[in-house]
Amino acid sequence: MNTYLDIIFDLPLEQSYSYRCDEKGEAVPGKRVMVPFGKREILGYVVGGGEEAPAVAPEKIKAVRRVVDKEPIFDEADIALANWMASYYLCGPGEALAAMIPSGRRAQGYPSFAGDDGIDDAELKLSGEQRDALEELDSLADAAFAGKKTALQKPGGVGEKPPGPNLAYLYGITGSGKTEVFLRLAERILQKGCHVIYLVPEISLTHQLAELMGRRFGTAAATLHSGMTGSERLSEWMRIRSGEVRIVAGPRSAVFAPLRNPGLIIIDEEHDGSYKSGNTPRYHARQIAMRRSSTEGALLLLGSATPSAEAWKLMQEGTMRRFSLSSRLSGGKPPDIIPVSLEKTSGCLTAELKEEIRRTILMGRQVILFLNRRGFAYFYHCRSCGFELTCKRCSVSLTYHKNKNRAICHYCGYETGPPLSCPQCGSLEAGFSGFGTEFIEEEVRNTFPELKISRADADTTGKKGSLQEILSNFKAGKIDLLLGTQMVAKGLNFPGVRLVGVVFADTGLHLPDFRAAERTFSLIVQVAGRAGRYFPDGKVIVQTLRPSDPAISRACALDIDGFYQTELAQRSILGFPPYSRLIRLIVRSRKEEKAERAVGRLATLARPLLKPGNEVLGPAECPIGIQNGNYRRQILFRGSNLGVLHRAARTALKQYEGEKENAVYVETDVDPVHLL
DNA sequence: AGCACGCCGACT
DNA sequence: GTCGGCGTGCTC
Repeated sequence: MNTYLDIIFDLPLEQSYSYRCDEKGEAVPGKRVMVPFGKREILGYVVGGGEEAPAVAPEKIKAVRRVVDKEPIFDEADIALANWMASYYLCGPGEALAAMIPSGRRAQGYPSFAGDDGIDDAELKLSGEQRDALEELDSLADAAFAGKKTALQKPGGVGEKPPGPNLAYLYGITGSGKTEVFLRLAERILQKGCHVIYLVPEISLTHQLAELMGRRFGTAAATLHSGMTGSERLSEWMRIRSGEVRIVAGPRSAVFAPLRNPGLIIIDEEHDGSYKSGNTPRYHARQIAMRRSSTEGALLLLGSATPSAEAWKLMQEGTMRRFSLSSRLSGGKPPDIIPVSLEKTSGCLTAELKEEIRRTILMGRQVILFLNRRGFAYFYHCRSCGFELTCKRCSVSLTYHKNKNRAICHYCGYETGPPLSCPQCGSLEAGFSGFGTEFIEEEVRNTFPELKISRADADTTGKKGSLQEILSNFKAGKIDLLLGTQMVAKGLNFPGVRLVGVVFADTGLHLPDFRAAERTFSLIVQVAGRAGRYFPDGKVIVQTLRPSDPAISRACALDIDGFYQTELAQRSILGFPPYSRLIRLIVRSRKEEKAERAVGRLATLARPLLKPGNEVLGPAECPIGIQNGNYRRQILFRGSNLGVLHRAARTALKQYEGEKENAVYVETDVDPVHLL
């Protein structure tokens, strides 16, 4: 049909390219094609076509080599979403499209839990709270559908639309039955003839959810995850597009599921960082879901026991309706969570923790010791008064750089020499310190030589299957004490466990990241919630240098409201999200001077583009200053209006491009989640 | 992002 | 004298 085709590529290019198609009708928008591009042949996406000759020299136009797809795999709505993503995340439209559709990006083998943990099976009857939430959510969904006709013709620009009545939050502790409410609501939405997307953070959880949904919804349910091969994904994708599938479960990429008529998008464990993509385009599934739900007239339902600060603020403002599940279905109460000060302990095990470990082993039960992060960051700490060195402007810990012997702020670039004595109390017992995983393992083994101890972290579970092996050995009681990172938190349903120890709760607090407190808080609450769910007589010991830090003390007291109140106040004062928006530009180069010059140039170009109220922070060294031989520098655009920041970043990047600095790469991260 | 074309150091 | 380094420019 079309003589000429517009084709885009999974490359950082803004334009589309024109091609001829000789087999008529074969290549149509929505299909993938192989085309010659420069000296090679690459995959392209047909996004348009027509009879009119494009405005390029005719002799340049080449012919499509091969049409890959029998049927189109994306439609106009997908292209529109890709274009929106390209402008929101400052990437090429082809890169955005590639992230949305199957086999665009390489499948990455994730470790997965064998498991039956995490998601409960159906509870037969709902609690009063569950029933109330369900009924009200149901009518909210109806209200959201009303937007369907009007929303579809709105072209929609970049930036934030005021969130409509289509946002809701199911806020409830672990074990309070969120999953059941999600599934019941999904069922009702399906009965209304609409479709459902159900996002979970981990692939392992996808499998369990898939099984559960298969039982309830049969073949109307599908999963999409990156563990699947290209062709598996494609065939599920086509089943969804055809309308055969009406409910889809998966991790962040499933937010792009090509359901015809979404009426409900669920994001479980909404606070989880894995909803933010780590590579270009660095999209956030929550942001995409907001876009899709308002554009396509669906209800967006988030859920967690520890909402993100962004979500909490929206709830506080009333923009997002909150439904609380406050009681546990099992009736059990949360375990005792005991903060213990590490202040007077020379190693990493307090007397209290050692005592509880002994007691637990004597009872014939098991222990999990939890390290919330692999590796460590050096931070300045006074053993006498607890003083810590932070940046006065940014309030993040200064990171010590051994080679320069300087303490540096990775947000604004401020640096200072390390104080010889504590600036607060003058004590000489102050300096930089940090724990490593290996160090802790060694101390545990030395203290308890008679125990069978295993470690599960990214290092020891590199090969697939080894984590499963460790976990099943633990479950079988062949291991007394399991030492692990984040990954063991997700699989905490070991009936034999009595004690969970958070070895050093502060680790996260010292990361140079304004979300450090939020993550630390969330981690402790999640660990405690899970522990209490499976071991009613359980104990959680939280070791910390700062028992009075709000993130720690409020988490241990399960004072959720109190925490968010202080945290949001803090964010507001310092002007960080959710009270501002951020765009981060990361500049990397083999040559330090080049990286340095380039960020400097970008900052200079950008500053005059911003009026007061919006600003450029930095340049500063990235928290990971050198990564495989590349020197990394960053600047942050900060302001209340993302549109303004977008424009500034775009023009600065364009102007900079014109100056043609060489061997310098700039990465863009809109709404950064990890500032590492 | 590739891949080629284009100018400056240690090898048969 | 060449092989090869990667700096930079283009791809319908």
